[in-house]
This record gives sequence, structure tokens and C-alpha cells, in this order.
Amino acid sequence: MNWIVIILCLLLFPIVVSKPRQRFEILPTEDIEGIEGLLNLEELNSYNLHQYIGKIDGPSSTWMEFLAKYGLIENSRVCEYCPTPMSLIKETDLKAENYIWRCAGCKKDKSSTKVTVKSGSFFEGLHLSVQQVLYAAADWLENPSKKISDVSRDLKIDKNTIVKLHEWFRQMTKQWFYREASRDPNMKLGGPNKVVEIDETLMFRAKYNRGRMLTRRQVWVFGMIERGTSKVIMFRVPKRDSSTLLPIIHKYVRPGTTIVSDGWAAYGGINRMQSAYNHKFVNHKTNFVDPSDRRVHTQSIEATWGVLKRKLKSRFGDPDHRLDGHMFTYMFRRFHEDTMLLNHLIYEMKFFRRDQLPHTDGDFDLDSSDDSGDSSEDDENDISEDDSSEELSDVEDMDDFDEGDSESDHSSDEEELQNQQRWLSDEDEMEFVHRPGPDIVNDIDLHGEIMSLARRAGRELSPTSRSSSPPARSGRLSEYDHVPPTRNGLSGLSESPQRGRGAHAQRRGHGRRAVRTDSLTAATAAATTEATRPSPRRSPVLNRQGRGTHAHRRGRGRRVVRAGSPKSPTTSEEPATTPSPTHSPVLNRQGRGTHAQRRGRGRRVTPRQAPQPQRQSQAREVHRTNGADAGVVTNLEKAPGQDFKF
DNA sequence: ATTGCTACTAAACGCAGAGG
DNA sequence: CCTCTGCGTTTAGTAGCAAT
Repeated sequence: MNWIVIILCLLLFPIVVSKPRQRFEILPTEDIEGIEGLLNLEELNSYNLHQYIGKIDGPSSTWMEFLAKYGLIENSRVCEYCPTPMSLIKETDLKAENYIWRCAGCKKDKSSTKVTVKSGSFFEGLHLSVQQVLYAAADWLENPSKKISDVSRDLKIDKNTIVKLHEWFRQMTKQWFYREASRDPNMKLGGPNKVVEIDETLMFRAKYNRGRMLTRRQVWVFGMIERGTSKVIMFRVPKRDSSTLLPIIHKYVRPGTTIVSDGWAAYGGINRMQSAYNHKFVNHKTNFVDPSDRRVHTQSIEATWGVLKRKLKSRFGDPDHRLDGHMFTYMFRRFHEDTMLLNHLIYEMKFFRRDQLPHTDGDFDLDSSDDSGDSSEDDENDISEDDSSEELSDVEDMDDFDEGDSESDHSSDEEELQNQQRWLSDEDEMEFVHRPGPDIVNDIDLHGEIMSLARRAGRELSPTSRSSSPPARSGRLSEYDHVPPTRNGLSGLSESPQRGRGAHAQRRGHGRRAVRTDSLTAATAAATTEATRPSPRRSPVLNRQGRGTHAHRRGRGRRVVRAGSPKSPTTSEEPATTPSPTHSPVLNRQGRGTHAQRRGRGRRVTPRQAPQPQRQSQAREVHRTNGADAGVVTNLEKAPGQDFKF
């Protein structure tokens, strides 16, 4: 009998006293759904987001599991130096906690390799929490006209950071478009028995060429809208001639579609295209709606211009600079019919690289092509001289932006002649005027945007098309090379080279420099940490480094504790209403000198120093501790009559 | 073997003011 | 009232070493 008891004890002993099982993955593999699972999820919004990632100040493990489940971060890692599965460690410091992957195999050479769970993801390096970013995304989608200052106030994020976030979100919609556009036929409009309206409009032009900003470059936008579904595709175009517009139509409108346009001569070749479109047009000089066929009008696309321009007008700053972002965001919303927007935006985060953003929003720098400036003037001349009802909508729209004084524009006689031919007459309805140009289908005169698409699709443009088109945005195309692959065959996180250990090691070039003994005093450390550290290891003597005892050092730096079982991070969290014990209002975390003081210094030994005086502004401290002091209940949560949001 | 912590850099972030 | 810019501050990330 005794033997049995002894054997049982021996068997149970390791289970009872062993440390928590080492975690090599965030979630069990069978729980991983991958990025496509996001689109099968219910529609995410700011009201249900907390079910997936926790509250905006909530525990980190919740967002981590969410991101791992849908493939936005890696669920497990293998050390890149020694192919050893890395273990997941919960790391805690005074202000926050984080999870890191740590390799035990590298220990013999140097220290163990470490990498954060966010490494390789959109969230890597962001000082904002994942929750802040996602709630900001939800807020951006749900309140597109909300003022930056209001967003900043609600989310407790600096307005400059909000601006940057919004910029990223807009870029994500652009990324969405190009990936979808490369997937045929998802991003095409129309089809048999469907009607697509096409039109072009001029952005940022002075009304009657008067007023300030006459030197501001003019931007033509060409748009296509599918009647009945509200799907819209629009692009900046360098000019609105057939060689520019028809390839776009060919690429984005399905064969057999009925295309309705105005009487612009560039559309004259539509009926001759291989895609076998049924082209109808309404002569805006006489009617906006064809009296013989009331379906022939371009009111839908005209209305779209109005919406887009009002949107641009409502924002301050340079509307040209923001045009692309707003255009793609507009398309993003309309393609998804304002549903599942947050799901799709988070989807894009998997592939989005902050460090590979286009340099500016003006990436379709069409003015860089040789003749774009001429064409703008040329086109403008058309409108001014025609003064037709067709142009009225454009001119009125332009009034949204500019007003003012007179300056005549000049065009050559040659251009005048061309302009006279540019409008289709009623007689042209049966036989369109076709200006000389390249073969619109086989010899596509692509502007830079289309070239970029083709490049991503791995297609070669014919030499003739390159030679016949204006130089396409030299030096700028590469800015789009980052657009991720299609949903099929994407590689995601692992390919990101950004800020890996190697890069870090390369830029470091330093070792352990100085043994700093500046720290909180023991009393301060105890006061700030005692309540939260139930079982400190205490040593009454200084260690070899000359630092304080372990207990004395408490309250500084990060703490690393082994993550428990998959459920343990969540269960071990303190209740959300417990005030955070992590803030020391006196010192910055590391008790170091200022940034400026640290800059440029080399290896040196710093004598023991008194604690640095607090340099943070009062407002900043209040801001940062607000959530904790309020028990993580934000102002928004407490707003009367408002459902929980953040 | 594993955990805990410091120290360090680069970059994110916040703040404030100017410009439009 | 948004955007941009410059500058100071804070933090993410992680190498490295001591302690357990």
C-alpha cells in the first residue's frame, strides 16, 4: 500500500509543482482561422469590438489572441538563428505588459533571441496599443466627417497621431483597391444588361480660370459607376483623351455592358472596342437626359462628383494632396455598400506596411509626364470656350474650391482646331468621330497607374505602348511595388524584412555600456510597487553590478514572467476596474537623462544619481493616467445615453 | 535552462506654433 | 480648424548579463 502511495506521489509531484507548461503558440492550432476568417465574422464595429479585442485599455492577451486567430500576427515562431520553437513570455513593466517570443536555443552563443508578438505586423513598433488603433479605425469608418480634434479627445490620442492613422487607413483602402483590381473580375463593373455611366471631372480648377491658386495644378478624375449597385471606380488621369480613357474602360468595364457617357469625343471609340460595349451618350449641349430614352443620362456619376467634391471641400488642407486617399476610401465604402468595412480594413492591416508608404499622396504625379501640363491647359480651354451646359456641372463644382479674378489662357491654333472636334454631335451618334490614336485595346497607351497595375500583375507592356505614351511618373512607380499579393498566394507576415533582429544588430554596434545606478530610491520603489509585487525576491546586499538589491530595483524596467497556459493571461489579469498601479508620477520609467543628454554619448560610467525631476507636463500625465485613474472607464463609457463604445 | 532586469537606440508620440 | 514642421519626450524592441 505504501508503495502505491509513493508511486502516486512520484507521478503527481511533477504535475503539482511543475511550472506552467511552456507555451509555443498563442492559440491552439485548431483555433486558427486565418485572415479569410475575418470576412466570415460578424460585422465588426466600435460597439462589438470589445468582444474580440477587449476595451481600449483592456488586457493585452485579448487582442493578441484575436490577431493570432486571424493571422495578423504569427501564432508561433521559430528562431531564425537556431531553428528552435520560441516560447511565449509575458513581459510586464510599470506601464504595460507585452508578450515576447524568446528562444532558448541561442542562449549558448549570446543571450536568448527575443522578438515581440507584434513583430512583422502592422502594429510593430507602434506606441499605440492595438486596441487604440482598431478603435480608431472603427471610429474613422463610422464617423467619416468627425473632426480630428473630437477623435483625438475621444480616443485620447494626439491629433497628429490621429492624422497619421487616418492617412494609413486611407492608404489601406488604396491597397485594397489594387489588390482587388488585380483579381479579375471582382473589380470590374457592368456586364450584359447592366449600365455603367462614365464621366470625367476637373478637380481644383478656378472657376472661369479666376481667383487665387491659378498656378495650382489641375487634376482630371475619370469615373465609372455601375447603375443599381453604386459601385464606383475612379482615377486621376493625366488627360481625357481616348488613348487615356479607353484603356481604363477596357480594363474595368465588363464586355457587353451598356455604357452611357456625355458627348465627349474621346468616347467615340467605345463602340469599336473589342469588348463589344453598347455605347449611348447624351449631348449635354441640349439635354441632360436623352428625351428619346430616359435611361440615357449620366446623373449618377455627376452626383458622385458632387459628393466627392463636397467631401474634399469639407476638409482643410490641400485637397489635392488628399484626393487619392478620399477617392479610394470612397470606392472602398461604396463597393462594400457600407457593410463589413472594419472587417475589410483589418484585413488590409495584415498586408499593410507603414514603412513602405508612398512618399506623398500625390503619387499619381501626372504632371511629371511631359505633356500633362499642356493637356491640362488644353482641356481647360475646352471648357471655358464651350461654356456649354455640359461644363456647367464642372464649373459649379469647381466653385467649391476657388473663386476669383481673371486670367486668360492661351492655346495654339492647332489646339483650337482639335477642340472644335472634341464634342460629339448628334449626327455622330451613328458614326462616332474617332481621333487618331493607338489601337485602344492592343496597344494600350497606359498612364502610370495602369502601368503600375500591369507591373504588379507581372505583365509586360509592349514596347510600342511604352513609346507611345508619355513618360510615366518616372521614379514614382516603385512606390507602389509594395502592394501586396492577391488573397491567393499571399505570404503575409513572414516576408516582412522590417526591423528584424538583424537590422537591429546592424545598427546597434554597441555592447553593454554603463552600469547605471540612478534609480528610484528604495522607498519610492517600494511605495510604487509593493502592492503589485506579492513575492519579491529580496537581497540585503548589493550585487556585483553595484546595483541596488533586487527589491530595490523593483519598479524599474520591464519584468518578464512566463506566460501560463493559453487561458492564464486572461484569467490572471486584474479586474478592469482596478486602478493601474504602474504609474510613477515622479520619474520616467528608466530614470535616465533626457533624450538630448543621451544623444551622442558613448560608453561611460554614470555615478549614482538622484532621481530626475519630473519633466512631463501636467496635462500629459493626466492624459496618460486617465484610464487607470478612472478604473479604465473612459469618459466615453460614462457618457450619458451612450452605449459602450470604446 | 530559464527568468528577470538593465541599458541602449531608433522611432513613435506629443506639444506647440505657423500657415492656409 | 486641418495640416505641416520642429523639437522634446516616451516607448518598443532587444542585446546582454545576473540571478534563480
